[in-house]
Formats: sequence, C-alpha cells, structure tokens
Amino acid sequence: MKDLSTEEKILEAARNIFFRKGMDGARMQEIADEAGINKALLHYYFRSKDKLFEAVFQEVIRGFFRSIEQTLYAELPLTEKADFIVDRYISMIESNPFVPQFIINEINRNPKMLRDVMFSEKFNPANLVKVFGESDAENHQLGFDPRQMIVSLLGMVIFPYAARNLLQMIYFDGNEEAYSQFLVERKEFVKSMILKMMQS
Amino acid sequence: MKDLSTEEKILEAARNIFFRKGMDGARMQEIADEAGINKALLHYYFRSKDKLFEAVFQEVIRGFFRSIEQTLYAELPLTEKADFIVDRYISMIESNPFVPQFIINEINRNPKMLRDVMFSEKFNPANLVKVFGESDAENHQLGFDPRQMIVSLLGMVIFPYAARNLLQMIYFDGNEEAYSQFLVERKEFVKSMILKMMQS
DNA sequence: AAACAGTTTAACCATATAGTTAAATCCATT
DNA sequence: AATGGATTTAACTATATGGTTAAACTGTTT
Repeated sequence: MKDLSTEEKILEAARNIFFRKGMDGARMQEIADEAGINKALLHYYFRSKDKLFEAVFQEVIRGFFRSIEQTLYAELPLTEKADFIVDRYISMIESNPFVPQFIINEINRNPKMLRDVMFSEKFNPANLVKVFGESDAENHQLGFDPRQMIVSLLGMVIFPYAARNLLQMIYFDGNEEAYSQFLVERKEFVKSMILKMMQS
Repeated sequence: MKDLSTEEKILEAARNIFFRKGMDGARMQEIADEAGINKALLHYYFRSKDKLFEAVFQEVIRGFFRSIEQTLYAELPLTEKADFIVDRYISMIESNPFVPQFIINEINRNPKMLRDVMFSEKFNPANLVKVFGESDAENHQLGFDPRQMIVSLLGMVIFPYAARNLLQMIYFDGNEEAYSQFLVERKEFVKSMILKMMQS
C-alpha cells in the first residue's frame, strides 16, 4: 500500500469506505484515515466529497460496463456462454463483494448519475440484450424475452452476496463458515439451474 | 391520512422516508414534514432518531418473519408451494417495493440489529429450511440443499425490484412502461423456471 | 371554569462534518 | 543552497442536523 501514489492511495481508501457505507454513510475523515493521510491533503487532491465520490462511482461503472461487454462478445454456444458469464460474475463479486450493492444503492439514491456516466462514456446499451438473444441456433427456441434470463442469472448470483448477513442469520444460524461453503457450492448449482432453464 | 392517530402518521411518514433513504440518508425534519407535523412533536412521540428507526425496523422484520412463516405452514405439494411463495412474495414487494432493499441495507449497516430483533421476538429460524426441504415425497429427489432453491427464488424475485433503476436503464433504455411490463411478465416466468429447476 | 394532553412556534444548544487556511516541514530536483 | 511541490499540523469557519426548551395555544374532559 505504501508504494502507491497518493492519489491511488486515496482512491483505494475511498472505494473501501464508499463501497461499505455508501455516499451518505461515509465520512471524509474516515477516508483520510484509511488512506493514511490527513483531511487537508485529501481535499488537496479531491476538492470535495462529491468529486471524490464521482471519481469512484465513474470508475466502478466503467468497470461494470467493460465486463458486461466482454461477456457479450465471447463467441460461445449458449450453454457454455451461460457458464462463462456465471463464472466471470461470481469471480468479480468475490474480489469485490460490496460492489453490486453499492451500484444498486447509489443509482437508487440518484438515478441521474448513471445517465450522466453512460453519456460521458458513450456507452450504448442497445445491443446488451443480445447476450442470450440472437444469432445462435439454439436461441430461437427459447421462447421468452432473453432479458428475463439475464435478470434471473444476475439475481441468483448477486443476491446471496448482497443479502449475505440476512441469509446467513436466518438460514445458517449465523454460521460464517457454513455460509461460505454454501457460496462455494452455489456456483455449480446456479450453472446447472441456468442450463435447465434454457432447455426448451 | 388526516384521520390516523399522530403516532401512526409519524410511523407512516418514517417508513416512507427510511425505506427510500435508509437511516443515514433520512432527516428528522423531512419525516416531520412528511407527517405534517413539526420536529418538536416528532421528538415528543419518539425521543430520538434511533428510537424511531428501531420502531420501524422492528415492525418490518416482524412482518417479514410473519410472512415467511405463513409460507412455511402452507400444506401444498412442492410445485404448487413454489407458485404460492412466488405469488406471495411478489405481491408483498409490489405493495412495498423498497422494503427488501431496506432490510438488506440496514442489516448490512448493523448486523447486530437483526440478532436483537430475532431474540426479542423469539424467532427461531431452525425450521425455516424446511420450506423445500422435508416431508414431501417429491422432495427427496431434489438432490441439493433446499436453501439453494429458496435463495434462487428470492434472488429472482427481489433483484428486479431492487435494481430497477439500473436494469431499466441498461436493458430498457430508461423506459418505465416497458419495465413495468417486464415485471408483469416476470411473475409467470419465474414460476415456470422454478418448476423447471425442481424437475429432477 | 379549571385542568390537561396534544400541538405549535420559535428560538436555542451541542455536535458532527465538510471544507478552508496559513504556517511549518519534508524531500527531491535543479 | 535554493526552489518548489507534497505533506503535516492545527486551528478555524460554516453549515446541517439531532435534539431541547419554554411559552403559548387548542380542544376535550371533568
């Protein structure tokens, strides 16, 4: 951590705090502490909390879009593609378990931010739908809106991480190890369920 | 609204604000305004923001447990039971779309609160698992942890509401009516998918 | 009429927090 | 050694916000 540039140290700290507590719950002092600097220097690099948050949010959304696009352009048969997407999303979430909740919450708090980032990043969602929706022979037999499938996949993958504390408490008696094991097993479970769901 | 008792007006207003903005984002002044009273009276009824929040949170968790239990004791064959649960949960969410996110967020913010409420309500989650997990002939052939199924169901049902703004923007070009229609169709989609998932 | 809870008004206090400032210090480059 | 940017220190300002207070008012009950 020590050998990062100060700006990078700040962004790293800001991510840690914002991801866990959100814009409303985060404190500039806490971010400064986490970065190992003082508040004056924090404001020296990022003029305001809003600017700092914007930097973090924009970066996260960029990464989010980038990884969506990567799954889009993977040329695979539908069944393998579903596996591929599940693997990718789960590994993304495991390396940053707070990100999905963060994105959802902050967009709900201020939906305009997403529009702004999408505009400034020239991100065009028009062909996003095609993940499960086009150009594959198997696909024409699905018989439903492909978005139903992708939303199901996202829900099944994201929910157990977003609601971890709740689910761990009510279904696993608060046992962390048991829940971790549940998540390990979940990967194959979701893959096989998506497969079943896609069989006519 | 005018004919409710003041305490009920306050709780109603507090729900509106807390559900949307969470504990951190909510302002006592805003709650007072929403209830059509002043801050002094608000504190006259609920001594502090913490107490008011606690009242709302406790009430929500109680309702949550109650409805879980009602689905538990419904004596139905597995397949119909899944339909029953999907219907119930969706109608609950539609009458209060912010509640699932609220519960998840506030539990993440302070997991101890859930333990406290569960303790004071003497709620024992030990047999929750049995929803999809016991005493039904079909069930012994499932061949997986029934919790995987219930978490999938919850994820598929809750996620499209929790992430509404995000999904609406990226998959529906911001079109609200289109997304509402998507949610209408989703009900049957989820039911049929759960069915498929339960077929050996 | 007196009493009393509910309610308003308006000012007020205490604290947390975002953000600023000025001077001093550190450290690398010239 | 001098320059200049990065960083610290510490005090400070402004504001938002939770919470309090006292006095007045309202409407109902006794």
